[in-house]
Amino acid sequence: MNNAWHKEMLAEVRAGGRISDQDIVEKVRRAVLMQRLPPDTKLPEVTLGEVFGVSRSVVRKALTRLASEHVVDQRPNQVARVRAPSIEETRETFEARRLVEGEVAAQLAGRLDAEVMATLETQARLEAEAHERGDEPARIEHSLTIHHLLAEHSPNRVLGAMLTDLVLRTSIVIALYKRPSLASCYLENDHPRLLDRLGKGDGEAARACVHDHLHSLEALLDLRPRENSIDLMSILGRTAEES
Amino acid sequence: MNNAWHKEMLAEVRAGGRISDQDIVEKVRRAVLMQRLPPDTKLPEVTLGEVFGVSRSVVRKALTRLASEHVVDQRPNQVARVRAPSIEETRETFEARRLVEGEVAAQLAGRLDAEVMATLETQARLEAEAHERGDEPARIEHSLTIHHLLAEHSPNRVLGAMLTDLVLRTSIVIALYKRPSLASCYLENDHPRLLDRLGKGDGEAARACVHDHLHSLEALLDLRPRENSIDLMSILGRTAEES
DNA sequence: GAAACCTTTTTTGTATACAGTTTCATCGTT
DNA sequence: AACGATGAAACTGTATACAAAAAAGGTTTC
Repeated sequence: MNNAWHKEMLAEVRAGGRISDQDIVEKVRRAVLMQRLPPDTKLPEVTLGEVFGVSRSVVRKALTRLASEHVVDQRPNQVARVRAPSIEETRETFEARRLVEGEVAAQLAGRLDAEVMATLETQARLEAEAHERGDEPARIEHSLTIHHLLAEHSPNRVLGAMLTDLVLRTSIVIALYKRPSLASCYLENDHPRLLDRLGKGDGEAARACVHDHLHSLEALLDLRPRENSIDLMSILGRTAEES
Repeated sequence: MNNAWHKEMLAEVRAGGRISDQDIVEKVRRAVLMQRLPPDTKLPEVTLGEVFGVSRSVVRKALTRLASEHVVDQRPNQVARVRAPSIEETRETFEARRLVEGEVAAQLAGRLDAEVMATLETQARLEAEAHERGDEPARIEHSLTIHHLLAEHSPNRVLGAMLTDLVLRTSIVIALYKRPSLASCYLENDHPRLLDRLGKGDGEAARACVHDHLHSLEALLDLRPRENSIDLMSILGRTAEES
């Protein structure tokens, strides 16, 4: 698994109280999102159980839920691993998110109350500041919060839930396929511009803005087909993952 | 639960061999779809275990998966029940499905190979025939097959999976909110027309066709707000949300 | 030196036991 | 007769034990 992460979790768990399967889901999801648990990391049930101080029953339930969230790959008789979506799936995920988030934004335009708009603008500002000072984890956090808030306030809760899922999945693949040369996947004015259009109530402009944003984001990734290195990597490369 | 269904399952299980959690998921999902297990039906773990001849561990896994498919409602310390989506959620589910299935149809137009098109047309014909002779279960079966095939052949597998989920959910709410006066929710020419446009390769026409179809379907339901029982239930019953 | 084979270890699959919670019916009080 | 308390039964939450499968390691053979 990942030893530094172990330690942190252990400390946190000892401090806190009882741990439920939902807590585990959230902590693992977050760790994947923050790139503390890279793709293909093994997640054995007993180890996770020790980390969180619970038995396999609880871990198992958490892993099943993480699998249905597409965060983890759970194959019969094999240890669960952090999922590593293919390049093709990455493209498809972005496309799906454009469709769904575009619609959500269009519906949301002009319907957000002042309080939420203020929170969104604060998060956009905090994101910019985090980027200024090079604090990438904080930047990701604020960026995610923005999209999460849009999903949460979607008038259509079904679409909202779908968007939450897609935001998570795109975040994972961004971490996976980010061009190594880029320090961050920050797009200077995209979020402020989107918020502006949401505030002005122009649904179609907001939709277009979301489309542009997601196309730009996708363009920051290196989605060229790997000749066969993917296969080599997953077959040869993953021996060093002790615990 | 449901005693007739019990008996059937028991017979089937004795005949077959070993049962996995995935088998249980499929059998329960199908039973819900076919209205053998009406909404709010309790699904106690031990009972299900006896029915399928497995222990609670397996049933539990199946139930959590069914919950993430939105088929079952699993609240802490309470017996799982077949989910009964609200009227509002029903509307939102239809809207989401229009968005997703419309896009899938648009992408699919002109790209379906002859074999799949033939299968689709066969299913449409079988649906019409089943309707002629008043065989509603068979009609539903064929109708579902059509939409399932579209989802399965979607070039975008992510959208395809989302569509599969939405088709399931709309089927459940159709069963729930169908006007009692209607024998069936059959729309004479919708499927053949859609297949025709898919074959002709006109994406936008196909999308429009899907939109019309789903609007018509939704219009066959009785989605007027119920005065008392449902709303009271869902409002008063919400004291124990999960964290 | 590499491939095939066998043994050992690790890890998951399933059943089961026990504890904690909810539900429901019964009984007593007003 | 309605209301609330009480206790039993039903059910879920969690831990654990054992069986089966997969992975790892080491040995032999070519």
